[in-house]
Amino acid sequence: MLHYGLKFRMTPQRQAILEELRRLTSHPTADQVHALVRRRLPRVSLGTVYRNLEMLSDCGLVQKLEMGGGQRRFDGNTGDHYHVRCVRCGRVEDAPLKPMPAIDDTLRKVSGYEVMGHRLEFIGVCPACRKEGPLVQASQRPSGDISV
Amino acid sequence: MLHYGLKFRMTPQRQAILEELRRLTSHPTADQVHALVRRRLPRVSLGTVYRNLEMLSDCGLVQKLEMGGGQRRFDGNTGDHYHVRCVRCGRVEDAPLKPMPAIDDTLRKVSGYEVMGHRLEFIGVCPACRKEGPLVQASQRPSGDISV
DNA sequence: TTTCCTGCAAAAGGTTTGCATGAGC
DNA sequence: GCTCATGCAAACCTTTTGCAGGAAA
Repeated sequence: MLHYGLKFRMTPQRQAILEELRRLTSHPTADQVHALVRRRLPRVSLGTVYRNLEMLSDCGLVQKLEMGGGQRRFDGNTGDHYHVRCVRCGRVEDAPLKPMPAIDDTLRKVSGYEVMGHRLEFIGVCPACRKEGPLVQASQRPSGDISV
Repeated sequence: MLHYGLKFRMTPQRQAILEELRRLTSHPTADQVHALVRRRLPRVSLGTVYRNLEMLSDCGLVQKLEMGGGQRRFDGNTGDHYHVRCVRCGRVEDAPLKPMPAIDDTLRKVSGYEVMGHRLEFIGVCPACRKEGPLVQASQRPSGDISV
């Protein structure tokens, strides 16, 4: 986590990254953001995307999600909310549940930790994948396409 | 996730990895496990440690933790429980809270997902780090030593 | 003309894999 | 002998970084 100054320029690249992220309710990985932004600015590099995602999340304009399942994801919704991940297709959506700030206090009391927050991630099978059959067990491959 | 057959041999390496993991209440990373096992079996390779951790977690003998903060961690306690991570020293401990299986049902009802479970991770500052001063903000570096 | 950003390419860090060898049924 | 497991090294994937050039204030 670098220390970003208070001044920065809203470059076209940065703008495009932010807009794409806000337009989506999905939670794209850095390379998905890269692919999306390239549709508008074909010469953007992956490095720039990473730098800007980092910077925007340091500024609190987007949220960085460290979830299970490998790659980091990014969320244009900076409000407090939880996520569900489909183990079959890899999709990550917002979980329609109210946040529970009170459990932070509970933990604080019993642990001696100064609790700053928590992260809650559900795993399951999304409605679309449920239709495709109840048990596929092996070889469920997260789709790598850009249908974000 | 590979498909491991029903038969496997309890080799000295595998045994040692499992024992170290069960001995600890901390949640070591793969290279920490490697270092620990090497004290008993100096020639064990990192590759073997990774292969065995993967295999043991597929068999349900240990738990693989995909948490924020970079590296994957491993837990010899396969029971259902939550974790707290100290943002200052990087330590990961069990959170002394009762699991809440009921929220899976809640989400199932409102989302259409088949919910298999959830993962809850708290972030905060551990008692030891709290003593060291309230706000260090920048340059808090997770200690990389083997004091697991 | 200084500062902030970019594209490109290389490096870094963690994890996985191929391969020849070795141990256990 | 067949299978499973190992050590080693190379490959892999995601993310970070160095650097020279470019745009904005």
